[in-house]
Amino acid sequence: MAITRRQKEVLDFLSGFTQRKGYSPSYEEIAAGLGLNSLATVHKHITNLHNKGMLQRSHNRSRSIDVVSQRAPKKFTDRLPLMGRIAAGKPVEAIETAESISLSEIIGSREVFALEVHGDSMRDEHIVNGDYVLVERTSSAREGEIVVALVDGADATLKRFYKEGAVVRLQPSNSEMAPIYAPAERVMIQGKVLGMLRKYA
Amino acid sequence: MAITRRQKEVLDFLSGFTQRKGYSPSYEEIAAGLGLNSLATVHKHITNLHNKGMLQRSHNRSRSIDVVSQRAPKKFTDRLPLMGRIAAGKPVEAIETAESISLSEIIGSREVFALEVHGDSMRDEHIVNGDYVLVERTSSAREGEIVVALVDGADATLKRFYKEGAVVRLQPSNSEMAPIYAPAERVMIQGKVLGMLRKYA
DNA sequence: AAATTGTAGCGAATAAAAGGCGAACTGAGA
DNA sequence: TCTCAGTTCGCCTTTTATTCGCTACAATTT
Repeated sequence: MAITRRQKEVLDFLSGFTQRKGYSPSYEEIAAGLGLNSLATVHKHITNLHNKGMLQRSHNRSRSIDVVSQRAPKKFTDRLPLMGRIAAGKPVEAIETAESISLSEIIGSREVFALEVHGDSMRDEHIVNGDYVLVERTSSAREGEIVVALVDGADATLKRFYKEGAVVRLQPSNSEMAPIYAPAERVMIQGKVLGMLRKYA
Repeated sequence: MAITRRQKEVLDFLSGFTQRKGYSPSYEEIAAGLGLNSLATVHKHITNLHNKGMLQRSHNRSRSIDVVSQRAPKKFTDRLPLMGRIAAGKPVEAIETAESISLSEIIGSREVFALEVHGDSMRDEHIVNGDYVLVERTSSAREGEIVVALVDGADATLKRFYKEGAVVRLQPSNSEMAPIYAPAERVMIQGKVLGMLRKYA
């Protein structure tokens, strides 16, 4: 982002030319189109725009400029178009993009932070090593919610929360692990899980 | 963290100008727009607004102002502080929040859309019914990547992609399901999975 | 009431990008 | 190999941002 006036003119010329002619302009054509007398100036503009990620090009290749995102009033940094369900029986292009999804949908107006999950104690919950859980900072939880909890100020752990009279049961979602039972006053809830984010390499 | 009346006027001018022209104003243009006679005053406003987190800018860079959240009473829409790893042995408050995570980290500058996962064909991959996969629109994939693929223009499915000579193997991540083998020309790749998002009720 | 702090404003001096030039060099394709 | 579009270089001008010292006012704190 952060384009200057002149750079926008260059960009507009590039996309206009490519649109009309079907191929990108040579540096000489760009110079002519912008009223410049030196190809070095054109080159500098192209380099600057490339550094800002506004276009692609190949080294020493003729007419290899490819404007990348010029006319995209919608920035898909946060909100993603929801194209439908997988296995819907149609190519995804065919599906109208009426809906969308975003992090703010999960977060709302709550105070949320992320934690990287370490270990496999939530494997049965399909939360695995390296995933990020999105946690609302709160000190209370309801029956069955996944919480970040401390027992006696020791390790913070990710467990399902159940209240059984005066004691609290913290249930790992891994059948090989045993639940933790503790009196409510020794259990400190730090937050509850609203969502999960995974990043593939 | 409240904005003053004058600061709001500055902010409104900035986003209006950027919206109309496609690039951000210079300090001189801002001064003219607000009836100021000194660029120092403009600079002070910009600095104050930057300190309040209302805009981004680059040092000494022309027209690099980027209004960040103008109409968003919500706290964190995109970027979340990463508080550390779960089971780190400390209360999460104690951990410094040097890092952060966001959707844009996964997306980058690619064209990405979301698909709601239906069914359990990716269960072994810990992607389950109701999850959202974040898909980059692309027509090629590399060995082992999770792709959205169509065979003979039929149902779009989520599978791992393997190339075995002239044929393609589409491997479901569910041990109960059989892989699909098909000649490469009958397989159309619609995108590859960059990440996954889950929302708890 | 006095001192402090933060916002708002001015003009001038300084420094750094951005924009521009011509000339010489380089590499991909014919 | 020859050509020409693209690249690199040194140098210049213009535009733009930054910093400094100063005044004034309003809201808080002491």
